[in-house]
Amino acid sequence: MTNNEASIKRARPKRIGLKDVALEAGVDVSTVSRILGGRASLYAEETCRKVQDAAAALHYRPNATARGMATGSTRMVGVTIPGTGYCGRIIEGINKALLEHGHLMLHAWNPDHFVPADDPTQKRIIHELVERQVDGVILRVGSEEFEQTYFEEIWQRGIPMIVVDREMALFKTDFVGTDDVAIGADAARHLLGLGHRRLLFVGEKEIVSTCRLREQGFRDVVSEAPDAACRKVELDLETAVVEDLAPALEGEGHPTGVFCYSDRMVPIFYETARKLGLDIPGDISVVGCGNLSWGKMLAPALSTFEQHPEKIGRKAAELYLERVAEGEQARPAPKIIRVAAELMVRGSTARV
Amino acid sequence: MTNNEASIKRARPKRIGLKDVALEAGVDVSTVSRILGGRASLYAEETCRKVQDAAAALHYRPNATARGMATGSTRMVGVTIPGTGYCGRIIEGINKALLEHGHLMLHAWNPDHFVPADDPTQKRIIHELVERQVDGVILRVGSEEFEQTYFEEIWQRGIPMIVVDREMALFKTDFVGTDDVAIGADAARHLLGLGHRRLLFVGEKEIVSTCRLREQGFRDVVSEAPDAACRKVELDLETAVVEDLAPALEGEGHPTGVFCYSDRMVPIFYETARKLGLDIPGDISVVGCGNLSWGKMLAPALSTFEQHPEKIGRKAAELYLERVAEGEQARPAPKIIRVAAELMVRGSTARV
DNA sequence: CTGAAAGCGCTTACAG
DNA sequence: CTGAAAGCGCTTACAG
Repeated sequence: MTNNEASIKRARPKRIGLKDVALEAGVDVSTVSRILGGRASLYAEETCRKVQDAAAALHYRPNATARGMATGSTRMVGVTIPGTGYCGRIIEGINKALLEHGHLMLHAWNPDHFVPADDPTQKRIIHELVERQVDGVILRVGSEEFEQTYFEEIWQRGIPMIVVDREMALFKTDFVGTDDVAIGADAARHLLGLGHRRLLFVGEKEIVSTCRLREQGFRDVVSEAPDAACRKVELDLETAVVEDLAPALEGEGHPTGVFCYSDRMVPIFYETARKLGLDIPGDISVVGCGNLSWGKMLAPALSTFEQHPEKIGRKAAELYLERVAEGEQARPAPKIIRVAAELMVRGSTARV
Repeated sequence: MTNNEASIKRARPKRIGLKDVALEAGVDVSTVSRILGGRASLYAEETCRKVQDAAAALHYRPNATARGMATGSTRMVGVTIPGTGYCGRIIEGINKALLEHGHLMLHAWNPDHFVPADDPTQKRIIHELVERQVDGVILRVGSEEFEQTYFEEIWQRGIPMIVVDREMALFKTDFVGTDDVAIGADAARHLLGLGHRRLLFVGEKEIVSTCRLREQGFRDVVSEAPDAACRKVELDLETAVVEDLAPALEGEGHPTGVFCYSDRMVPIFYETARKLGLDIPGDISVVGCGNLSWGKMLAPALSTFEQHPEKIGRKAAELYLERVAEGEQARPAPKIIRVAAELMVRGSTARV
């Protein structure tokens, strides 16, 4: 089974091309191209057989680069999304959906956080993607705060752009994400339903749409409960320490129901609660968002929202494929797709 | 700042090519190609200026697809590695190193676990990568148990292959990973140093090199301590339940020092210990490997090895670049690079 | 049912 | 110091 011959001859052999197959089969390259390219029905059965046999015998693989030049489509999508954790699962979804349609991801990380508008690395990434003639780009912005002008090059050239997870203010693009307002609303309903009336929203200093919209949904619902009130604290995750959060949790009349807009705020929350001697969920309930892998290993396990990131990735890929299929015509109005999230109730939330 | 014009005219404009720049500058395309391609020193200063001005005015971006056809190098590496967690950090390292050299990842997931030798999806992925003329492939195998024959296509064509993280038995390729034997040995030394003599190695049923080599390093060191003994249990992570591990931890003379070859075995270990009423680290110490993100949030925080996956990815990318630079000559002997891991001592290990 | 030819957008000997 | 031409490996009107 182990191929020892192969491990000896190592010089790279000349690649087999359409020409070689044509020669072997005794036909023209255009004939081979059409038969192997799905137009076999045009040809005599025997010609098809000869060509297929020759291609198989020579282990022919088409050169997608050359095909891309000829057809104008590389069947590659540029993906600028950080690859770990939650985003990694989005990418997994993209990858699977694309593969079923013969497309591949040209994957260039971009940071999870704020990047200056003219960051040279980001510009480089965009240049690289454009130069490689990607059919479209699926991207995620680090922050809403500063406009991501380095994406302008893509937009100007009319290359389809699908934004995922966080909204982008600069261009009116297609978007696939989670239903953030609904998440905020559901978090509020869950806490109110458990009897909590003194609520706290834990947001992030960095301005991202997910935080803004979840707060909006949360407040909308809280404001409908006449006896409930919502406070708010914003953390800078890069630097956050217990002292940043403690004032919001201390003293008489401290909040008993907390919504951390992202699971990423939860570890510092647990730590602060412990330091203050607050029992979760005895003294204070907390619900997060994202269903990150470690949430169920916390003590108590975290109540949080599963956002189905693979599904988000899959939808983004499908939208990209749709845009590519539309071709060069004037682009239609942007589509906004929001995938519903689900609250996973675990041990961190309880009756007041 | 917001470009409203751009959001109105959406039809895709014709791409600007070398020809357009040449026309604009009043020179031949070959002149433009050479000046923009780094051979500017050949030309008169004024010609260079004219060409550069024209390129800038037209926002010219070279077509990497066409360049790839002409030069035989696409400056793309195929990456078949799952993208989440630990592997995601490898990919991050690859990505950063490549970007500095103008290469990009064509990223196709492959599963973390065992895949049958002739899995059609895997074969498809390899075909796609080969067709797109990648300059090389960085890959990780799911399991050592069955030979990954779907990689044969790459090997046969002499495309550089860099294997990361887990060794591959089928081909003698370049490899970049962690120093697994040293990790096993260090884990044993740590536990022995804390006075533990009844040791347990927790491995995985699936046959991967990391597990095999860590066990080897662990046993080598344990066997040198005359009064120490090592037992072993193997779990199938897909199905593992408390009952699978409990027998190894129960009863008089149960092990007091445990090495879980991967952090992935740790949650089931904590759960089992809790069910059996064993205090960590009071009754039993445990050390993991991988420094996965949630380890420090466990109670107690997990002692584990940081493997520096970004560094592994970076080294793999550098090795790939080296192989590409060597060109089509007969390939030299494979290189094996092992990045040292570091034990992070936290709360899960203590004196016996 | 099949072939000859042009073209995709570059690079690179070769010539001058 | 610069240009004209061939070639990379395909696809696709066009012709027969």
